[in-house]
Amino acid sequence: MRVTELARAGGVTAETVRHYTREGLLRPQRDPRNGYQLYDEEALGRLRLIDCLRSLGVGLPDIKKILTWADQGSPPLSDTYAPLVEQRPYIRSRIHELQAIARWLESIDHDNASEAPSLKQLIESLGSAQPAIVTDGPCGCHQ
Amino acid sequence: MRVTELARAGGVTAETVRHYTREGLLRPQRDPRNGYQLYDEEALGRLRLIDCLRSLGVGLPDIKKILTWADQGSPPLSDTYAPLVEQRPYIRSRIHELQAIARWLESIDHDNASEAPSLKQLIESLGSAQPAIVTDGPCGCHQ
DNA sequence: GATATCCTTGAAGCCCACTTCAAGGTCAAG
DNA sequence: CTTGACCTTGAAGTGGGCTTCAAGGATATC
Repeated sequence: MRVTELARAGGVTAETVRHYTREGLLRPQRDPRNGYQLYDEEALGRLRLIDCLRSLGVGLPDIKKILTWADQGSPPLSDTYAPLVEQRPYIRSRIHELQAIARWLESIDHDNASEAPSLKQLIESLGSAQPAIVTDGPCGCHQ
Repeated sequence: MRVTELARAGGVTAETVRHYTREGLLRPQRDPRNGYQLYDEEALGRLRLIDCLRSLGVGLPDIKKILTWADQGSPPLSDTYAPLVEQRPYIRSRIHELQAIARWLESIDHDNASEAPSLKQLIESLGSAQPAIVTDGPCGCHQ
């Protein structure tokens, strides 16, 4: 695949793919005839991983470290992946919250709109849900 | 709750809560004795919704519109919530991706590290998963 | 062979979500 | 009655993740 194809498959812009490539997060092969960058399916997996980790507030430099370890086949020791492991308590609750949002969103155009649950109810459920265990301070995401 | 309490409960910094308040996304009551901002449990729900939508790439101005409609009790018409509805196809796949990451993360410190699945396998699964239906271009998230 | 659409690069620019600053007020504990 | 930890405000600053620019090459279609 070339940049634009990968970008479409991954749901980002071609410029974003180029940016990640410049920063060394993606390492495409080259078409020897014209110097174009060629991405395989693994690159799509990397791109999706980058997008997910970004959404959890992990910065590009940390993501780069993680991908580099993946390339080197480093053993998955939990302290090796510190920036990821720190996010762990939040991921499960983020998943639950997104599920609540997804359910709500689906209800508002499948159903007859007037009997769908209100946004207020969604907000209420997000406020009273089992929170991630927060003891000391902000989570460090969205630095 | 005051700013710091809400911030802790919501997993963000107090400054972030103040920022959302200044921008009108949160509308706390006031302690008449000292002018301190007082947040109720609904504010926590709003804060979590803001954080989730931000993670989906929705900008603060769009989030503000959505919250304003929620306050006015507007009916949940799908075109009213355009910036949210646009994200809908991506939310389900984002959830699946986060679940894959969560499973992988949990395996690397519950199990004996050496027999845990490698990051390469996680990346592979992210690359070959059923993609969100992408027909025309980038998703518009992370503007 | 022109036109349009893709691709390359490094450097420069931009956006916007926060953060920090500055100058103060509140309040509980010691 | 001072220390320290909280709170207020608007304005100004920062950081990082893209975007755009500029100048040019490749490829396919008319």
